[in-house]
Amino acid sequence: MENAFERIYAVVRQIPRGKVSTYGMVAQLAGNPRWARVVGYALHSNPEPGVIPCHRVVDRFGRPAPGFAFGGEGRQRALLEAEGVSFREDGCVDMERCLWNGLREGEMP
DNA sequence: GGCGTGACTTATA
DNA sequence: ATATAAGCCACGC
Repeated sequence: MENAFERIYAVVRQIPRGKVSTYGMVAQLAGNPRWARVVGYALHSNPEPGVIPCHRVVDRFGRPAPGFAFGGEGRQRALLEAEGVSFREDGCVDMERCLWNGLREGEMP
């Protein structure tokens, strides 16, 4: 946790399976709500594929970046669906059910 | 070492 | 309602 990237990776890495988070949310959890851009760049860099679930991070609309997905637009939906994430008909994630609050399961106050 | 860009977000015109 | 502007950090040249 020395730079924004480290914090961002730490947050994204802690996203529980079957849930998703947004850039702004990760940024806020990382410490600064304006790191959304850095979060995007951090995932774009994806220094540790397989360890950092980039597909669990979506934009504010619950949708991946248009045309910039890690492997394809439909790829994300498949991965998230495989984890148990609910999707809407428009292809957006069901934020109401699968949006990660930043609290790990079993760590609720 | 400086400048520009980028997977975002929020606010204003 | 859409479009534009500003703000943050890291990387590439």
